Amino acid sequence: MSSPDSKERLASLVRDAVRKAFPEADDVAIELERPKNPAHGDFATNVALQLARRVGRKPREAAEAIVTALGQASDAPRAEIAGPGFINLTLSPDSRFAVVGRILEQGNAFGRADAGRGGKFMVEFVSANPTGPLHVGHGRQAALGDAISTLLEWQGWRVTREFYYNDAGNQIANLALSVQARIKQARGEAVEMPKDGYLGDYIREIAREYVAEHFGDAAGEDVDQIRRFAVAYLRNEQDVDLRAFGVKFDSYFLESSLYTDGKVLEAVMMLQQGGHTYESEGALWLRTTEFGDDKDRVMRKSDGTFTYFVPDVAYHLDKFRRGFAHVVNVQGSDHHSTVTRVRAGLQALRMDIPKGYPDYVLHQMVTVMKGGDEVKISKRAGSYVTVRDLIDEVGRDAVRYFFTMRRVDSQLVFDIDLARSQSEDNPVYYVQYAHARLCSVLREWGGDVSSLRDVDLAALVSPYESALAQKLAEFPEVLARAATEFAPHHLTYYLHDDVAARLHTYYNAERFLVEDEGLRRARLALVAATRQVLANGLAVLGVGAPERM
RNA sequence: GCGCCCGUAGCUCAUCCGGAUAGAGCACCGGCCUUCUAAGCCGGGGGUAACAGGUUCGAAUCCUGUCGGGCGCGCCA
Repeated sequence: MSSPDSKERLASLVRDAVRKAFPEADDVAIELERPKNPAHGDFATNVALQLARRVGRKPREAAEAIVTALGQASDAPRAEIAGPGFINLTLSPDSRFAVVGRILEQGNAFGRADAGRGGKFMVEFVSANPTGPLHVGHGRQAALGDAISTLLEWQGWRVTREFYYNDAGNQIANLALSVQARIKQARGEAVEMPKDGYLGDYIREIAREYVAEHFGDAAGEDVDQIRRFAVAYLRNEQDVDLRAFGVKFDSYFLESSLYTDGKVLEAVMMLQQGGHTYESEGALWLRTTEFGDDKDRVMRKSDGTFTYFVPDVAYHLDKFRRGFAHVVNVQGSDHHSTVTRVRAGLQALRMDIPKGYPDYVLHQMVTVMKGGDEVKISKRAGSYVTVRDLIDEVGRDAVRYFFTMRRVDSQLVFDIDLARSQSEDNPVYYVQYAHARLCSVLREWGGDVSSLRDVDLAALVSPYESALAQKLAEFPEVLARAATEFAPHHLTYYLHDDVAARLHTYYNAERFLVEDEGLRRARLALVAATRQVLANGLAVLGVGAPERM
């Protein structure tokens, strides 16, 4: 009799057994984990340990009862009790390889799930102000935000990728004044750059372009017009970079629209009606301390203008009203102080917006290394390294992979030499090369991959094969986890550490194109399935899966 | 001073909603091999999970404190 061929089927068998053995505890969660040690079977559950105290039995006795009940199912897996009371479950070989057929059947849909049931999910990321080229932090945000978006899509969410930018405010005024100063300097006037002005070379470029187009203002007197020109120029440049990075946004949201549409004033009125505001020292304050902030925040300055946090609240209220009950914002951790502030503001609106709304992914800083030294300067941007610099140096695939390779909350060292190297030290190269080589095997064979779907896999007996097949079976779980935790690094690790590394070992140990027809077709089916999983994983990350290298 | 994140092998990092002997790559040591693409293979040494307490049947994982690193603490965004 064959054992269950999916984790879900197995979980429901275990649940039934627990109910039979302990009817009083039928609500217990069944967790199946993949044991690290292969001697512990294909799956293990600690349900007996969880249950023991509740049912007043020793863990091993509880496990005993569950295993007995489990044995009555017709397709029960082999179950053994181990350690303090773990139940180890071992599948039969045919069910272990069943995943190969499923992968070939589902093709580039393998790994998709429907947890989101078509619900709306917004991922806001990059959101750079148009005051200069995108820097490496924006690069990390772009790679993370896009990968998280795709992961959520693969979980069945309808995702909107949104870019929010500040097109008004002091920084933009400062940008306009910086460009104006460069225009005048180019005319030979002795003008100083504004205090805190932007000093990168790109300001000179914009000044040159402005004068070239000149708009009847070759002298650079019309600051308003300069501002509009500079913003449009830099917005376009950021778009060009994002396109080169393969990232597409569904919507761009302008901060200025919150003012022109009256949404800022509306939010202020709602906050005042909510009863958590007060006036002091000529300013209007929000009592954010009532919602977990460490001090109250000014909403309206004594000069009558609003602080940035008011439009932020108005913006998130707008997201909520647009029907996005699920929102995640990807930002650098240097913005972490806005998290409590925005959430506090949303609570103070008294709109029944959930307390933890919105979610945030805050990533730590990036340092760039080349030739053993830290790179800090880009000529064009002046004080920082740009996304464009990285793409030019190592290519878009490596940039994307490297930025999603680490946990978001650890600082990331971007090693340019490593990213460029064609060696197994380089994880992107390693994974892409594995994919190319599998393509090459299939090319060499020359047959039709779809004919491999129904191949009898009983011929696969080597431990390399079952290890690889088991890893392939984990792909949907890895994707689900990466999506719910907003943590693409689980996927990158899986691709190079689990799949590519095991494949590598297999490749060196066995030949795929053997004489024996049955064995050859079985191995080719496993090869084709592995290629498919690598391709699907890379697609989620937005990284290419080359057929030749 | 206060807040957030981090501290795991010589190096780069996984594991973190508590689970079995803390894993992988690089580097190091010892054997073997010459290819379906040019990623060689197998084995070995290497750990007080920063430190000290606490909770628990069980702690790298949760809590408290100390030390060290990053970031943030404006009527800037």
